[in-house]
Amino acid sequence: MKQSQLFTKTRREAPSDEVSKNARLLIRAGFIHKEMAGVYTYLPLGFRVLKKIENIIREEMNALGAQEIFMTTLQDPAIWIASGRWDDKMVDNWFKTKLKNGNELGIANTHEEPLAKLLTNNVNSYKDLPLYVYQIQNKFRNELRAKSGIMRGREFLMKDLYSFSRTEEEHKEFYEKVAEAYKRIFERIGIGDKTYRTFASGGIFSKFSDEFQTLSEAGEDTIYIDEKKKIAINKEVYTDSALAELELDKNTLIEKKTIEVGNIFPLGVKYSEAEGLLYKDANGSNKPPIMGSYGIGLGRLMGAVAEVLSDDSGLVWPKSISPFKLHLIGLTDASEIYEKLKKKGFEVLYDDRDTSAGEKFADSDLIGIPYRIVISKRNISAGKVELIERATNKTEEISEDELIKKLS
RNA sequence: CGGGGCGUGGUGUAACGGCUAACAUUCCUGAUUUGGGAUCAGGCGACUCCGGGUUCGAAUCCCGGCGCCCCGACCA
Repeated sequence: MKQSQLFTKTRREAPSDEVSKNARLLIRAGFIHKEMAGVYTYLPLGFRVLKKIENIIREEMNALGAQEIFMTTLQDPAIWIASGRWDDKMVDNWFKTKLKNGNELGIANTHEEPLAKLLTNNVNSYKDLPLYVYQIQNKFRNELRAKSGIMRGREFLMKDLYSFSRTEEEHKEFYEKVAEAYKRIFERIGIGDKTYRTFASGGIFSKFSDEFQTLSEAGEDTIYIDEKKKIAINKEVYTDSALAELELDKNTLIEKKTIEVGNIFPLGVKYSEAEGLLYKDANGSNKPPIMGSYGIGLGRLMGAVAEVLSDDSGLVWPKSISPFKLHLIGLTDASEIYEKLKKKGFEVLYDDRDTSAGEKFADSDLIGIPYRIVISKRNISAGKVELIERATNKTEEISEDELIKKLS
């Protein structure tokens, strides 16, 4: 795409009403726009990143054999009353609204209940299980305090996967497969080396749940890492007995601040029972499936990447989720090579604007596309193009053919 | 929800209770320039968050809202 046609512009200065690095950079670079506290619009560049994250997650979910659906935002209170979670004393971050006739409605903050209820239409036999269903959909949570830019909002896009299994073993096996898939997701998104599977509080269904925590000073969590085992334990469950159970040695653990980028946990049969989701086992008796729940906040993940991988001059996107693969900087007319690269299938942002070189470089640093190609009279006459890697600043002058070969 | 801070052109800032609310940037015109946010000239753009009050006079002081940020609490 031609940058002259991109309707967003970069800003020289960060807005005064944002402190967090992710929001300051993403707003300056024109990726997001704040509508109100904890509520952000994704602009063309930001939306492209979000979609790439979404697709990576979707691929990994599909590889697990999960099926994608898209559930509603408006929810029937009856379904929630059945599980006891309609009451504001039980779930205090509900957004609720009313129909014209005065009847109350819920605005989705999660989907365990509606999905369990939905599946009563589809699951009858043990032969229908195990079943894995996920969606990528907006969640609304009436947080007392939104904070940290796009990392803790009141409206946010979330991937939520739910598993329905027949036995504890079957559940556990899938649970571990999801943990592996999550590892792959964070690796593909470029923060794998900074992300730890972390034991956290398990609630009523099991002793522990598992969080995926990414190292960052901007994080809200504190974890204790065992570097050798590549696992960690959250401060909220950091007790001597928990350490003993997990076979972690207090003396080798390192304390770090982290961002929770994913969470998986067992639900037991609480919601299947509450919603009357039952299947006939081989003996013909009714049983509730054992459920598990697996979430990733996409906006938070994007914010975490912005926090963790940016530098002083701007964002630094990993190749896998960058809004474009190449940033073509035309210090002279570069439309010929732009067309050529496009034809080869590259995603190119072509800075064709009539502005100074300095401004183009500064904007390019800020936007953070992994590869920059500079086209100027100087290198055109030498038959070369200049290729610069955003993350390392490594620069080389190569021919067009070499460039295409290198990047393919 | 408790505590703290802050609300001034699109953005970032300034202005003693007193002149037509200033500067920078963005944007528009034109000239000049083209390898790190260039230069010059001209121009557009503000009910100073809202509502009351004090005062001859309020962006400035007082009261009440609302909004935003931070700390804490909360976060199956």
